[in-house]
Amino acid sequence: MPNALSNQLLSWYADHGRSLPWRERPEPYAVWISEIMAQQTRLETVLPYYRRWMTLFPDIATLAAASQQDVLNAWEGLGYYSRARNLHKAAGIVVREHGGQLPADPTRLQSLPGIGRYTAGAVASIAFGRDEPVVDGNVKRVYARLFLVEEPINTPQGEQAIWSLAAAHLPAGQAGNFNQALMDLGALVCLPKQPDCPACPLNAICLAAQQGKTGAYPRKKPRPEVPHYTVTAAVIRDQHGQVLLTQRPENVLLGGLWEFPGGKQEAGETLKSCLKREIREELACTIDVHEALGIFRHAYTHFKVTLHAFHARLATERFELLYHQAARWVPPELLDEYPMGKIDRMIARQLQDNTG
DNA sequence: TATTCGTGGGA
DNA sequence: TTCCCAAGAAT
Repeated sequence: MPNALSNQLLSWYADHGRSLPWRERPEPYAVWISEIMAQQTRLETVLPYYRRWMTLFPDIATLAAASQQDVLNAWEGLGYYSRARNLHKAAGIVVREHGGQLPADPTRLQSLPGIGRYTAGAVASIAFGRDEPVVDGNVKRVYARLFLVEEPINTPQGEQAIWSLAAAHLPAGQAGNFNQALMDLGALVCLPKQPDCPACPLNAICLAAQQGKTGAYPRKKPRPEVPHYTVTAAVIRDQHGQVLLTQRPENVLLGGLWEFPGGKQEAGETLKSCLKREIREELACTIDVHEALGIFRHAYTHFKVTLHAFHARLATERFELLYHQAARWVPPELLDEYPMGKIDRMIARQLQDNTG
């Protein structure tokens, strides 16, 4: 049903909505890719990746036929790499089980890997014109302020409250535009820190704005402190100057990406004894640890790392993969072909700078 | 249900 | 510098 809220919002959206590549002609594949990339990621960050991706993998069949290596390379830097792995898997399922066409039904969409309640609603409403609500960070913030939602939005109770509000205010027949309008409003006007209430089309009906309480909403349960780990990594070279890269398992942090092997320092260990132990545990071999290559700091979502990288050589003839999926001796100039997380990419770059 | 999963930009 | 947090999903 149309209502005051949706009328104001849709009218604002017609004038102020962002122009985005997948909005020109919202085809299911384009909308799907944009939604997966945009999970926990700002659109300004997404845009260059999205353009490159659509060039590399212009349709579902091309994506399904690509190698995981190519897919992860295209995703490198975006983070949350299970999104890329699941996207690749889902493309295969769509080709094999859905005749190559993304299903329109939100329940079927949600059965695909990487598509949850939000993304199913987004694709169904934006690409297929279904009357389905969405709830993302923007929607949570907007509704929490409009109606003074007291439950913290990062709890199941708070999320449920927002989903109910989103469903209740959805205008029939215009869900796609309404959902995108809500998200644009959250991203452009109803900002977390300094909302621009005078510019907001919902100012007149917003309880938080009327009561001067936008700073207190949405309520949030505080997150626990993040630990800080000291980590080591080995840049192991052979007699040809190639370096040993190892590929991390699936379904772990940075799953499927390549790295310089190593790991967390334990109590009472020196950096070098830590590195020798980690290499023994992961590769069943002994290394000679040489000079330090550098110190790299990086902050993940739930912990921080200071990584000490060392040059090293194998002291034993062979090694064995006790943790990783694969290992490869790689000439430094070819390191770019292997998808890596940020911190290992920093090591690789320094290596290439040193080499030449 | 709580935790785990990246990275970059802005305050 | 540090903290927040952004078109969430999976386990």
